Amino acid sequence: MALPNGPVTTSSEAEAVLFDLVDVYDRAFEAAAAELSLSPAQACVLGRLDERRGMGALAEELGCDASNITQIVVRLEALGLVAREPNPRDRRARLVARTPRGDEVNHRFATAFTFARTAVGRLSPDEQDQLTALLRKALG
Amino acid sequence: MALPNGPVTTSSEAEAVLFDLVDVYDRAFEAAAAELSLSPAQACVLGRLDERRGMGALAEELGCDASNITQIVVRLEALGLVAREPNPRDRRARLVARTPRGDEVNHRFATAFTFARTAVGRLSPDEQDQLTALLRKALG
DNA sequence: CTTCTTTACTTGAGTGAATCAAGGATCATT
DNA sequence: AATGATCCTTGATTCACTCAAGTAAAGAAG
Repeated sequence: MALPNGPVTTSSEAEAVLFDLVDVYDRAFEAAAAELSLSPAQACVLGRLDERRGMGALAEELGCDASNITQIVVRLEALGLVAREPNPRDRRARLVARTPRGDEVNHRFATAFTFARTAVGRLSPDEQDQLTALLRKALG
Repeated sequence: MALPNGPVTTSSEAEAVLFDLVDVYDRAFEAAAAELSLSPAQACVLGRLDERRGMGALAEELGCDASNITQIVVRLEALGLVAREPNPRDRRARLVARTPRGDEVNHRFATAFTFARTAVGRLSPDEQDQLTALLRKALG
């Protein structure tokens, strides 16, 4: 389990609840990944492969070094969840795609990670809209 | 930067905003720690030492193995931000406390980590209360 | 007071994430 | 044909994290 990102001493209830939310969310994500013997990073990458794409695109979207993606994809490939194919348009590049097993594991992960779904489900449709509006405003 | 914990394909706007929030929060925490040359885990532990306490208490609160805490504290100690003292009541145990420099760095970290404060600050007091209530309900 | 168990922490080994520096291959331009 | 940029991989290093094992001391039981 990764250590929680906080709290710094919180000066308001809202901040404290925000921290709680982030903490619970992160732990739920990690737990769901662990159920499938995946690291959070592996689950993250696997979840972004609904369409075949290049390593560089992944790195840019995830905001990390390309070599980091290489490592994670290598491990996913070793697990048989992902395959790298040459890019016919550019022989430097490689396209990553989920294998059928990768699709299945990703689907099971989406089922296991119930936190966001469950949390939102505790709210009425009206409340969901309110929450969305408030968080959008808070995010600036 | 740690990879974001999501998204799994989101089925509602509220879920998507929730993910955004968590992602931005985590990145802001990491960035604030990096400003002070700390890892997120180091900033986390440092922030929990407002009062002197034992290694085991930290491990339990943070939900990780005691040996993990040992390592992090060793590094914080090497940075001069934390000190371990023998526990006079129990010679097996050691008490960890921030040094004056640790206090200062922790304070600077709290200043640098503006995300939660800023986000909440974008809302009126009424809205803050609404958000708190909605998140509490969502957290179950 | 000895033995046994439990508690508190450390050490060592191993995995994985992340970053940086450097390099090979290919593309794109001139 | 040469130059430079781009895409990715490799290697080295640091840190987080976990597990297994070990030391030392506390606590309980005989």
